[in-house]
Amino acid sequence: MNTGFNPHISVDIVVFGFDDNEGLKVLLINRDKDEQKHPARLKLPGSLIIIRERLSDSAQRVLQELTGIKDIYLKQFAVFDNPERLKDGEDLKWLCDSSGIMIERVVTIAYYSLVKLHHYSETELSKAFNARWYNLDDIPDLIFDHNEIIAEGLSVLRKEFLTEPLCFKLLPKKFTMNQLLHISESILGIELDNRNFRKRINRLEYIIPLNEHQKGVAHKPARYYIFDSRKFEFIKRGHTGFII
Amino acid sequence: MNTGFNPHISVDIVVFGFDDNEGLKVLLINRDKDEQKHPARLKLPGSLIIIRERLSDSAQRVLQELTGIKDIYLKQFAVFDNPERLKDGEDLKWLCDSSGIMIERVVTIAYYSLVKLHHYSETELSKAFNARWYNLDDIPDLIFDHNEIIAEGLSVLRKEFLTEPLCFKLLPKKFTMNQLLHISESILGIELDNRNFRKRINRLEYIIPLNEHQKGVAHKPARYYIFDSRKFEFIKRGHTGFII
DNA sequence: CCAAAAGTGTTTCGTATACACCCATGT
DNA sequence: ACATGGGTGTATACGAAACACTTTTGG
Repeated sequence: MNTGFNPHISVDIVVFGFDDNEGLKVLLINRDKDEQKHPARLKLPGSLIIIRERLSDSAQRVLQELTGIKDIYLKQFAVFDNPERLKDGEDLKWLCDSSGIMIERVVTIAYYSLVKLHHYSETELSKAFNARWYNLDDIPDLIFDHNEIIAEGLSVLRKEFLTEPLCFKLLPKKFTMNQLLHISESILGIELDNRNFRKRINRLEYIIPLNEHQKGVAHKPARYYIFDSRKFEFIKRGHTGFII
Repeated sequence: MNTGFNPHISVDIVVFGFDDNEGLKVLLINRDKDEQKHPARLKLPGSLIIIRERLSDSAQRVLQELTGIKDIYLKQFAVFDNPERLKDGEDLKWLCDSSGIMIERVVTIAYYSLVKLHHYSETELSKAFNARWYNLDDIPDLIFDHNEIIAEGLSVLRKEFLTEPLCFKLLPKKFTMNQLLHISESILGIELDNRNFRKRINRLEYIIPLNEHQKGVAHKPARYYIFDSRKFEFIKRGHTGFII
């Protein structure tokens, strides 16, 4: 039976979102769409690729199908190829059933993706797609090697965060200095000095202060900033090391 | 016909070597082992993987078979998945013939590898395996997308070189300060200040000066240094940015 | 007036950069 | 003696780190 799937290659996507209060989150979906099985089997969004489909197209397709998210930043960061990685008997059976093909060994190409969390409300995702955001330090046991994929994705994100302007993909267009600070702390997993951080950011010509402030907050309203990607691209040539 | 190959997945390896006088080199092999066809069709070492073989094992196997090189540093750095990447009619035919299977679309997992060039003499490689070292800026047209793979590999090497102690895999165990300088210049593609470079390196506790010098050279004999990987591993925790 | 988060300046230290000449050896 | 690459020191400037209080708003 030809289902159009390539039986050897899949993509899995670690979708990161950032919540001001709770830090980094990852989007997980329930393997069993309709049922309230216990324990729930959670997994990363992912799928076998379609024959002759580009991997990045496959990843976009999967995200659209499983979460409604479309047209977002994707970065291929690792390949998981352990021949025993689909060892889990029941989960493997589920995969064969749901894909309609006999699976022997699947090499998966892993992507991470960065989305503006506030664009994707919990209830919407949950209702339509059985998907939910999980705090990074609160991730349950997932099927196959998906916990390992998240760990590696986070590790790569931490590295690339130092040299690429990634945080602006997680923040609203207009963001405050403290949001930028918190996201940096949250990704790097360390505390940063408020004053020194602001000084460093203020030196960056591609992070532009607006004459616009928060409204209706019960404290001094924070100034908004925007990221100028053109200026960034122009300036970063001949640059190594920290970007943020 | 079952040849044991997975018809959808291959590995290709960009083997980098460093020559004191000529800089970075890449190992290419002649597609047609026995013939003296013109024009010669050159390619990266690579192969379809064997069913249930780990990718890194596959890469090691390929290097052993095609170049005699074994047990070396390998880093997976990208995936090439364009469905049209095997477009070249004649090369595709050759691939089908040589692998003994019908090939439709192959996703290749690309590795780079760093070897001590002086361990693999030109004549040995050339005689036994039809393989040769090519200067980076003197690479001919290769089959499929192999030029693109090299370009991407070099780009990733440049980035990772800044944060990982990679150059010691290209240098002899005992190396001189100028060798380290030249390799850095050669990988980064820029000139570095001799005095400032030495000062920086001398601050690194894991690069250890020996009381041993060059012999029989027609100039002031250079001191030898070694890299202490234990010290490096111990020290680098909690460190970002430049390593070399 | 209180709570809550935003925002601000100075000093110290280490590292990056720029730059030009003497040294040790083989032939 | 000369050719060849090896090796050295100082001054300046910039960014990293440490550190505590005032400001603005809503309730």
